[in-house]
Amino acid sequence: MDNSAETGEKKKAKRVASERVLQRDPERTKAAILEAATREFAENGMGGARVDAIAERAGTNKRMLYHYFGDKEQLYLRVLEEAYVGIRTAERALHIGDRSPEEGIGELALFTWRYFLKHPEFLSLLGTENLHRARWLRQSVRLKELHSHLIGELARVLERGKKEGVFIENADPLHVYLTIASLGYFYLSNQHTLSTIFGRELIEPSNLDSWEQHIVHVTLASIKR
Amino acid sequence: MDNSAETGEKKKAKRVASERVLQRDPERTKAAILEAATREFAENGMGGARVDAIAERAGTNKRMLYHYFGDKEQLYLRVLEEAYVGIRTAERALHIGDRSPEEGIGELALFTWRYFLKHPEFLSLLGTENLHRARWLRQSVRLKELHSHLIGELARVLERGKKEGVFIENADPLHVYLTIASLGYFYLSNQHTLSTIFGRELIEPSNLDSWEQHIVHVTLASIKR
DNA sequence: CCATCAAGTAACCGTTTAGTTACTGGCTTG
DNA sequence: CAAGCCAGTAACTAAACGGTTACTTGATGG
Repeated sequence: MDNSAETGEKKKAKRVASERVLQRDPERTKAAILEAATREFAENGMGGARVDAIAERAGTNKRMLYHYFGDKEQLYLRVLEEAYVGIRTAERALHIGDRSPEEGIGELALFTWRYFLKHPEFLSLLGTENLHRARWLRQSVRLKELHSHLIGELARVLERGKKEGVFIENADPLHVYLTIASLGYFYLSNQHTLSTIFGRELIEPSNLDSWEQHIVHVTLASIKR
Repeated sequence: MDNSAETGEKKKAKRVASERVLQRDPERTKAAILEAATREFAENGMGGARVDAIAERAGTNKRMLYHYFGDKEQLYLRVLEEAYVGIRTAERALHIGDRSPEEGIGELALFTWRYFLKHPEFLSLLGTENLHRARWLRQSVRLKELHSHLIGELARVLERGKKEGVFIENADPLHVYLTIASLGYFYLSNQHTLSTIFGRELIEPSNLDSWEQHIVHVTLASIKR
């Protein structure tokens, strides 16, 4: 492989790309398929999603989808992986260890809730993946180390809180994260059945604010000394 | 093949009027279809469930399914309705108002967790129904009044707790129920992705016990004065 | 400027799907 | 015990599905 020639190619391609919209652009097509697939899988689940629908939403056709992603299952896994990378990347940027332990935990709770609220497709994808007992996620090699960071940083914040005497001694990082995620996930992912059976629109702004406060309150109440 | 012996058996079965197993039994067939459908919809979702699979699981064939339930969607709604009736009926039998407010709430939390644990198909059905924005549940006329009882009794217990000075003044019955349900639902319905990404088997008995305690603790901590 | 190769298209294929038709045979009632 | 109704069967259909084949078109290095 000729490196200098390749970089030359790339430079030219980039320059051309910035000057006008290429009629043929692999990266753009790939991204369009991935985005369309995310929506289709989120709205209909793995079983209900239609390959034709994804191609149409992406403004391309099935052949490209199979060309870039192999088949429906591999495309689905890519969508799922990207979704996890999305939330974990944003989460890292929080640096919850930079503040007081209480503020750090409160910050994580707020972030998680608001991320779930802004990314309903992430919740749907989790739902459909769990329906299938994490059949595809299990095959993913990319995602194991992505999550150790979260629990690690959370554990450090809790330790500091214990030393400062503000948190109870048996506060568990996994339990704290599960508590935060539970309260956000259930409220949003089950909003439709809940609103129906209880006759109250859970998605209404005042109810959302009220639940946001509740999550922070409950999370801290569960670990405060 | 011994024909006379076979017909003899059949006639005998006919004559034992009250205890005989009918070869043709609408109620038994209906029940078998409903149970098979519950499993199939829970395992594969509304989009992934196969009508042929339901018929085979029920030990009958498609024609009967369409005969008794109309079509796939109506069968699915029946399954969903029965699932709700199941949990709400068991819930009523608790009579959480008969004990002290604290015990009543703790009892409800324990019951909900253990019911979810024993009925994973209920959680799956909720998941698939919410994926479709409660499209079918909304059409159900049977279920509205089934739930007012729960919130009503919960509100009464909370009021008593407030008067006795053990609960905070702004404890909200809906929030309390959502808290309990959230912590149970998320842990169980998302156990597969969670176990995968965190590398810990959430379904292990010791972890289940630990989370059960956590739910009761968190619920009470969130409303205790 | 043109040969080449990847990007892109559309029509097609075998299979699976929800739903139907035409039929058989067991149960009840008069 | 005959008659008819209804539970139950199996083979079928049209449409939809995931995936493929045969082909065209446009960008680009030599």
